[in-house]
Amino acid sequence: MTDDAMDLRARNKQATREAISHAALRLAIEQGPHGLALVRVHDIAEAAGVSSRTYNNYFSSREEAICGFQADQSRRAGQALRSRPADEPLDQAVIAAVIELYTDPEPDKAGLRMIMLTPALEGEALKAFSMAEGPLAEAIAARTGADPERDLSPAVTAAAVAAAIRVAGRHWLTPGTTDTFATILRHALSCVLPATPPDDPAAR
Amino acid sequence: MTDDAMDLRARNKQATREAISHAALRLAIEQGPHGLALVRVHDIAEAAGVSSRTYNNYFSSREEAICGFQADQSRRAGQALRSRPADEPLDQAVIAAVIELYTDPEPDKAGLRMIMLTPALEGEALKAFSMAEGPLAEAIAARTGADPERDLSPAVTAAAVAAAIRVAGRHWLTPGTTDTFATILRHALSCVLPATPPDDPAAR
DNA sequence: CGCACTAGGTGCGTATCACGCAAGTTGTGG
DNA sequence: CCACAACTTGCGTGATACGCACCTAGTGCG
Repeated sequence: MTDDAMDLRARNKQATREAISHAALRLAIEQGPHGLALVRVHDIAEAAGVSSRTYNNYFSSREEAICGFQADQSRRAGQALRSRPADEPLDQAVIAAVIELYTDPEPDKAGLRMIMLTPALEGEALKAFSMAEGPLAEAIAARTGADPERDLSPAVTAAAVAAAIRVAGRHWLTPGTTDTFATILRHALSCVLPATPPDDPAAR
Repeated sequence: MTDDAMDLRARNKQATREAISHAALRLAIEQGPHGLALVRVHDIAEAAGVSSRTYNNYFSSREEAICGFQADQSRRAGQALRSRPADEPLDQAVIAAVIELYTDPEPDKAGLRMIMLTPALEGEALKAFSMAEGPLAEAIAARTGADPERDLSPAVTAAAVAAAIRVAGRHWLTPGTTDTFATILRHALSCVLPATPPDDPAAR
């Protein structure tokens, strides 16, 4: 579904992007959060099997490359919500969609830890998670029938959901946490989602 | 309150920081979102009356300098909430605090527009707004009596509030918007705060 | 089946940039 | 008035991002 329906070119492009991003994250993990500066662009490109110049065609900074995977995943949030049954209440649909998206393969803790807990990556990490907001907002609006141009609630809810996912991730990485990521996600999301009142008077 | 209680050094330091940040934002606005690359570090330093090297002692990138003001303001969010009367319901207190913080001086639209709508600044802008999360979460926890280590809700709520502010800002900048920023903020925040209808029996 | 077209990859050159280092300058405390 | 600590600054350096021009591979058409 993701790599079908694309011509060879687009497929290769996506593959290269993932190769670079994957290599960047792997090298970053190897060096640890402190030696991030030691990960040279040249190394990333080499590990990914492309030239340094090509690397720069895909990402305009080390940080962006390292967080590329998260960004790609966030972009799928809208689609995940749309694939939920239409008669499901918004909050349940969002929770189910998010949990499916973020636990289908349980996230790589080392990678997440690197992305979320490295100060130098903070900006890009936030950017990566916030990439879910646009698509999510559209999907939410489509579901509630609200007009995104006039009603703030879809955008705000989407942003809140993205924020909740982020906080949940941070909590999941906290040493001593035993709960499943899914459990934590459910908790976090329930803090920001209107607790299923049959119909939401979002109009005004 | 903010510049008293600091010794001369700290005061000068803050002043320098603001001078640099202010100069950076001003120059960025002058060049517009497209010519951001034309704003050289040297220019910023010169406009702020410091050396390029000193500039780098305060900010490690042009982007960070430009968003410095927003970041500083975000840091005050926790304090703003704490200064609300203790018997005020959480949602009202948060709304009042945020509105006061973000409308005491009505934000400079040009500056906000530069910060929020320039792609190259996206990461730093998110970082700037997210700086409210930590202090806000603590203030919320202090108010609800929740233990931030065990309960996600303070952190999630804080993050959601920050996100709502961000979305509200974006909406306020949308051409054709006539509402006050305060009004928009109120709307956005009410989407993510547990609505406190006239009386709410339990705090959970 | 081969060709023109276009998107993507690569090498090179360059303008910046971030930061370590060490010396000079200005507050602070005794 | 002095010794200490914090802050500023100029210099030198390794690394980076990106424009430009050329080359390669995938695509669509006759």
